[in-house]
Amino acid sequence: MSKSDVTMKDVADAAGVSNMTVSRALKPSSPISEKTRQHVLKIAQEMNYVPDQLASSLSSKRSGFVAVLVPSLKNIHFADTVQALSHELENSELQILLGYTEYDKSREEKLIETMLRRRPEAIILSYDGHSKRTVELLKGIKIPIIQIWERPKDPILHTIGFSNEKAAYNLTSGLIKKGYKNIIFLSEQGLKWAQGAAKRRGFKKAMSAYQLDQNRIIEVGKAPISIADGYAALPLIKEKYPDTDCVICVSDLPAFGLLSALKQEGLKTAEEFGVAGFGNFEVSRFSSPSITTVAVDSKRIGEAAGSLTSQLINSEKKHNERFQIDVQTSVIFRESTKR
Amino acid sequence: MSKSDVTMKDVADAAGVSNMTVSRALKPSSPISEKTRQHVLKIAQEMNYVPDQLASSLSSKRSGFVAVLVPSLKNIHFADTVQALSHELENSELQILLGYTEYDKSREEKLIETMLRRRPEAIILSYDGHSKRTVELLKGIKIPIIQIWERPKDPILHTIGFSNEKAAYNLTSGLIKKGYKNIIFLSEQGLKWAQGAAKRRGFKKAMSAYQLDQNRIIEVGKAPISIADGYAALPLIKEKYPDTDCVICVSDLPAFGLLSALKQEGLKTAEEFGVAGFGNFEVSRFSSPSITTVAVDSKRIGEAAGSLTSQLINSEKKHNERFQIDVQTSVIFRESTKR
DNA sequence: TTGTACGCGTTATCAA
DNA sequence: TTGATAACGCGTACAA
Repeated sequence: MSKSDVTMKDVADAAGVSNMTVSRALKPSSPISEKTRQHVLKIAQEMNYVPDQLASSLSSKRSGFVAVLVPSLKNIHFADTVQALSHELENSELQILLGYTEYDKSREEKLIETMLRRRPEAIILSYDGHSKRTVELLKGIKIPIIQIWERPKDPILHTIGFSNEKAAYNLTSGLIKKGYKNIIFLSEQGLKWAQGAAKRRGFKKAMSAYQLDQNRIIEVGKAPISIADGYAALPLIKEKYPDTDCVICVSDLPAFGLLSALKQEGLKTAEEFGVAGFGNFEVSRFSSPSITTVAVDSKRIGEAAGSLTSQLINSEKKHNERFQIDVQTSVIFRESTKR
Repeated sequence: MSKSDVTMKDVADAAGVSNMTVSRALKPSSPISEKTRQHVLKIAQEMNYVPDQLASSLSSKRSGFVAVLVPSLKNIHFADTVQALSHELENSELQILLGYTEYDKSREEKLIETMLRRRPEAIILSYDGHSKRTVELLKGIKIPIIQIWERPKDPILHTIGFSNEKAAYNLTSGLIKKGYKNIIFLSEQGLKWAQGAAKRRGFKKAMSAYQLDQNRIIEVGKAPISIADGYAALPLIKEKYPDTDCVICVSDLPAFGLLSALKQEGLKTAEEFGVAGFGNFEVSRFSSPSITTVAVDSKRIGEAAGSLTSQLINSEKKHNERFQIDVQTSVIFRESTKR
C-alpha cells in the first residue's frame, strides 16, 4: 500500500507501552506524562512510523476532509480562492478534496456523490446553478454547506460571495453615465452558466433603466470564453451592431482579445469605442489601454469560507444559524473607457 | 459525520441478504446473479446509501488517492497539468490529493508527510529541487513516484517533463542568431527555484557559447514573478545595463509587464529592444507586440503522468522499470523580437 | 452464487 | 496516567 508497514502496534511494542499510549503521545492535548510521550515519540520517529489516517478517520468519525468544488482551476480567481481556502483550513488540520465541475451540472452531481464517500466534514461549492438532484442530495446532508462566489437567491445553507447581477448593473450604469449609449454585452453562448447569466441580467436591467436597448447581446464560444473568443468577436459585432460605441465583456480575457483585434484594425478606442471587462485580471492593469473592469476579491472569498468552515466544524459557531456573507465588488474605470 | 448513517449492514438487512452480497452488488465485476444485484442496488438507492470509502480503503488496502504536489495553482500551466491529470485518473477511479508547495521546500516536506498518512497509491510532484529529507522520505517509499515538469538529473524514480536549461539555451541562441548581442536575463531573486535556475543556466551556456557576456542577469521579486515585476524591472535594466538590446524573461508574465513599461516610455521595441518570455501564456499571442516565447505542453505532461500512474497502479507496467518521458518544447518567435 | 468469520489500524470508553 | 476491549464499516478468504 504505502511506505513502511509500521503500525501503531509495532511502535507500542517497541516502546513497551500499549496501543492507546502511543495514540495519546501523538495527540497534542491528551492525558499522558511528558516523559512517556517523549519516549514514545522518539521510538516512533526512529521506526519511521506514519500514522494511518484512514484508520484514524474510521474510528474517530472525523475524515479531516473538506470537499471543494469549483468550475475550473484555469481561472486565476478560483485558483486564488482555493489557495486561500486551503491556507485557512491548514490551521484546523483540514485537507481539501478538490473537484472541477467544468461548468457541467451533471459532472458536478457525480463529483459530489464521489466525494461524499470520503465523508467530508463540510462542502464548499461555487454556485453556478445546480441540478435538481444535486440540491436534493445536499439538502439531505448534515454537514455544513457553503455556496461561494455568486450568492444564490435560494441558498442551501450558508453563502459567501456577491451578486454578479448587481456588479454588472453598476458597471453598465457607470458606462452609461459616461455617455456611452449603443452598448453591447459580449458573453458565452447560452444561459447555462449562472454567473454569466446573472451578469447579463444586470446589464439588461441597467440598460432598460436608462431607456436604452437591452437586447444588444452577442454570444461567442462556450464558457469560460477567453482571449481568442474576444478577438473573434469583432467581425460579429461590426456586422450585427455597426453603431456600437461600447462593449461590456463577461470577463477581462475576451475584453483583452477584443482590444487586440481593434488595434489590428486600427480603430480608435476609448472615446469612440469603449471596452470593459469583468474580474480585474492582472493583465487588465497593464494592457494598453488598461481595461475598465469589476474587481472581485477572490482571495477574500476563500479566506472567509475557510474561516467559517473551521469555526463550524470546531463548533465555535452554532450549527442552526445560516450565514450569509457579502463580499464587496468595485468598478474600476480605466483607459479603455476613458471619455 | 456525514449524510445518512445508513451502512452496508442496513442495506443488507433491508434486502434480506448478507453484507458481502451488498458489497458485491456494488462492485461491477463480481460473482453475483444479476437478479440479486438489481434487487440490492434498488434498495441501496431507496435508502440513500453512500458507501464509506474510508472503511473500504482500510479493508482493501487501497486508498484510491494519488498525491499531487505543484508549486502553485496560480500558474495556469500547473492548473492545466493538474486538470489533465485529474481527468486521466478519473478513469481508474483515482482521486487527487492536491498540495501547493508555494515554492517552499520545507513546506513541501511537511505536505508530503501529511499526505502520506492518507496512504496515496502514487506521488506525483513537480520537480523544483527537494530538501534532503524529502528525498530520503520518498526513496523509502514503495509506491510509484513521478517527478514532473523539470526532469532532474538524478531522478527518484520516474520522470515526465523537459529540460528548462535546454529550452532556455534554444531560445537564447535563437535570439543571438537574430543579431541580438547585449542580452540580459530577467528572473526572480535567488536560485532556490530550480526551474528558474535551470533557465538561467541555459541562458549562460548559450551566451558563452557565442562569446557573449553571460553575467548579464537582473533579479526582481520572489518566484513566481509576474507582470508587475516585469514592469518594475525597466528602470533597473536601464541603470545597470543601458546598452541592452534584448531581455529574456523567466516567464511571459514579466515579459508582458516589461513591454508595457517600454510602451509607456515610448521606446521602440523589437528591432532596437527585443523581449522574450517563457511558457507561451495566452496573453503572449494577443499582446501587441506578440511575445516570443517557449511553448511547453503542460496538458500533455498531466496526461502522460496520469496515464503512467494508472498503468503502474493497475500493474499494467512493471514496477521495477524506471520511466523517463521527455515532453518536447518549442521556441516561438513573434513580433517582440522581430528583426 | 452466497454466506461466515475475521482483520484492516486506529480511537472511544471504561476500568484500574 | 495507563491499559484492555470493543467498535468504526467494509473487504478478503474461505467454506458452503
